[in-house]
Amino acid sequence: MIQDLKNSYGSLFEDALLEEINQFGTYKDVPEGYKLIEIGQYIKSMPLLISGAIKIMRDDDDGDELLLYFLESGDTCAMTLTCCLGTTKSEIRAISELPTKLIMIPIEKMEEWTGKYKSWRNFVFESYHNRLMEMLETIDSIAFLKMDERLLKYLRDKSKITNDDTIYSTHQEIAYELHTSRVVISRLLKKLENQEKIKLNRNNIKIISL
Amino acid sequence: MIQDLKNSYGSLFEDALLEEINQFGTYKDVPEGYKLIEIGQYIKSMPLLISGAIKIMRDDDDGDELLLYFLESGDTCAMTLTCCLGTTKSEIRAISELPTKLIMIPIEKMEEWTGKYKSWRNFVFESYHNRLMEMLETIDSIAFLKMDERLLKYLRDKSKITNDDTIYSTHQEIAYELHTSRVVISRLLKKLENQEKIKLNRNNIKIISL
DNA sequence: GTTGCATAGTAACAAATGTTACATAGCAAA
DNA sequence: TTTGCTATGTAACATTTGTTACTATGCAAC
Repeated sequence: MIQDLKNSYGSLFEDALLEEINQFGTYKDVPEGYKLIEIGQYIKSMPLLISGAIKIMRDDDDGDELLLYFLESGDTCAMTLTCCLGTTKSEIRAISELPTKLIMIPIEKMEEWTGKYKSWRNFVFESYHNRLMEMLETIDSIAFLKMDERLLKYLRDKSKITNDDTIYSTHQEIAYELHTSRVVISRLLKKLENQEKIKLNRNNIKIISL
Repeated sequence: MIQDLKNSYGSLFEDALLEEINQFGTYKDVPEGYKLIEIGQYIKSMPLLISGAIKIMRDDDDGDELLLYFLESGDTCAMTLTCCLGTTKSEIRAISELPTKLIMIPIEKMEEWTGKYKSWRNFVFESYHNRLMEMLETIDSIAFLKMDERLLKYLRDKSKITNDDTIYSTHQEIAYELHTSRVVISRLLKKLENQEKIKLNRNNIKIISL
């Protein structure tokens, strides 16, 4: 564990802090598609991503859902940070998008380190910053882009996150993440295929050039 | 100044910090409609709201715009906090919605106090938290609500912020904030008037019951 | 192979939103 | 009062997105 930790966070944190993380954190290794946090669930610890990727989804009461953003190595969940104050119930759902390694930090430590380590404080601030910027980007997409542009952006982002030019998703899954219907996605994907930007297969989409 | 400061932040900050804020902050009193921050502008100080309200807008390159949220007394601008790291260019536009009093804090101090005062640290964390939650609410609105529901929510929020059941905006202004067209807003407002929920006048909208 | 199920394709239509164009109304300055 | 400008009302139409319903296809279990 200490080696993984050093690789991902060694340049960010001082040795004493790395030591504490190693001591108090819990190493976790989850497969793809593992549900890490559910909406309304209470949060007891915050995740530090070592490798893999996590998909953060927003759901509302009527079963509507929407992809907010992805977390990658070196990220942490700002929504979790946020839960250390006030309400501790999660507003989001977190699902691993890839096999993922992470370290869970008890929230008391998060509080303690904030006073103790400047590098930790900066890390937390920077995480908030990054998450706010991702939220802004999400807002830009849903407010300013048409569905075909959002789909294109989705395919690009997904390919980048998984580091694979084939995207293993069904049209229905994409529809859920973009909060639209399967028929709409099929329609737009077919248009992209006709433009020879992608190649459609059962259960996957091969990107030719986006 | 010190009295205003105590009224708004006295319960939040210890005396020593209040003292420093008083010493290093610059008191600012702006009229309604004053542009505090423009997109792309560099940020040199962060605002602490004493009274009034500030509208935070997102713009994109094509002249599209969208209301993100309002700041009120006791709030600060997380987007500004965020600018103390990395890029210091503003991603948003801030305009006073009411006559507004605020204290501008030089960003070096913000950094310094973060290490020095636990109450300041908590304030900053809580601000980030609140802003993330507002962004989530904005995303919910644009992703899950139809335009008529968004308009209703807009009227309610605006009335609450200004503490006035008459909203002094033109249809065009509302259209900009909701990122749609004037005709669409006129249409929906007229529908609300027919339902006797509002009364339309030139340059203002009187809320009857929402 | 045949069956069954999940996935994808597509047409036809419905609803929501956006656009254009023009008419009307309110208000203030000349 | 007339003029001019801004704001609002409204029709007609275009586009985008969503829905329903049905077909076709791929794949695996039998």
